[in-house]
Amino acid sequence: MFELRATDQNTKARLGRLRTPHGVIETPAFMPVGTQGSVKAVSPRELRELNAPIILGNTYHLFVRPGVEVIRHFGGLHRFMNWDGPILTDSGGYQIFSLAKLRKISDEGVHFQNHLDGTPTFISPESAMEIQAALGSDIAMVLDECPPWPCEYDYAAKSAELTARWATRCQDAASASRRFAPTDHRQDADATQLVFGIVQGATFPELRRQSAESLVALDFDGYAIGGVSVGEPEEEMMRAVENSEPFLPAEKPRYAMGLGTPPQLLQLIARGVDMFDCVLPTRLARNGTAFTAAGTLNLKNAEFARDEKPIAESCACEACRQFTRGYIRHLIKAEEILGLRLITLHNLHFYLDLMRQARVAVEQNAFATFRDNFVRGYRVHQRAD
RNA sequence: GUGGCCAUAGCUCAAUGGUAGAGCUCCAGAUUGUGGUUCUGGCUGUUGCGGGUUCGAGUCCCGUUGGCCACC
Repeated sequence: MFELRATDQNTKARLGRLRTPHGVIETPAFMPVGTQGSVKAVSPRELRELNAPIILGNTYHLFVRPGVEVIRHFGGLHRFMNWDGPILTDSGGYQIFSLAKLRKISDEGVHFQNHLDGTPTFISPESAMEIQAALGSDIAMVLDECPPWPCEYDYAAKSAELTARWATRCQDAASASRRFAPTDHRQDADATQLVFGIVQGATFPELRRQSAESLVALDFDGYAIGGVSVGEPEEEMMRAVENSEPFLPAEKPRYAMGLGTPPQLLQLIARGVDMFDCVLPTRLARNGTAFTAAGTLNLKNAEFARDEKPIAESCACEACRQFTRGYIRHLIKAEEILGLRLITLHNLHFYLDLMRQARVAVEQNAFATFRDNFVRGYRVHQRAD
């Protein structure tokens, strides 16, 4: 299922190929986030043109709306949203963090008061896997508890133990429910839904290690590093990854959940991570921020009002080929939908192209240089040039 | 022509005679397994104009200009 094709000489960067029912994913890979069955502002055709290798969906959000039965009616999430590439579904574990005020955790699972109308909504390790099987995603995530930062040791330890118990139940439930998966337009009839475990343990090295080892014993198809991007400083985040990765098997893909900024992605690839998802390119786009190799541009800033240049001079995306910074700034200020669409297309192009360059660099055994050059040229807040 | 009401930040409006404020706009910042949500800062005033009363006037008095309404 996962083929490790090369490892960089000077870093832990890896080149890989992950086989799923709806296609092969070249890693390192970035996965655009499409929580509610849509990568916000972008059509599946555009995602294909951007060469998005795989997108995300969310179990909790799709469960509360439109509901599993509706998606089952349409023959699974791929047919429902007309996307025939791979989909990874997050289990709802992150909503334990992001919707902390609306949920209660027990050993059985999580009780949410759903964020739309307050209806009691229960998700257990078993139901999370059943829902993901019904959605027909290519990669299903186990249900995990994502604790906040900062987090006391005692709580982090209990939480990681709960996540470990849930992982066992998810593994059992997955093998039972996989046969219910929709067949739809999958390209690879022999491939079945993959299931990834999630390493937790907050910022504590021994908990990270225990968590990783207990998951590896269950032999998942891949391993995610979770509990990051929950408010911790960047150094803590890097340490959490460094404290998890050594205990994961080299022949399985590693996925850092919810990350990150462009420099962070390269630093994480150098630490042996293969897959990423992050809302930054799409969310910041809707607030007027564009990514470039030189750093981010806040296109709402007045300095861009008469700027005739494209967002990025050498960029091949639709926005940069056709429109000026000044025009896109106007669209964002005027709250025209085209503006956030164009920046979203640009930002996704930027992230996906960065991964393509990273793969080339690993292949050429020059990843460290590539990373260093990029990080040096990248400034958090780029002014107009 | 007579009477009444009104005039405060770019806009819409607050402010017992006691340090002139809010919302929006504008200018910035935050956002990491998604709320186009939200949050956090910042700039802006001869209180239409001229007098007067008062320790002190956006507020009270007189005049004046402009707008709106009613009635000849």
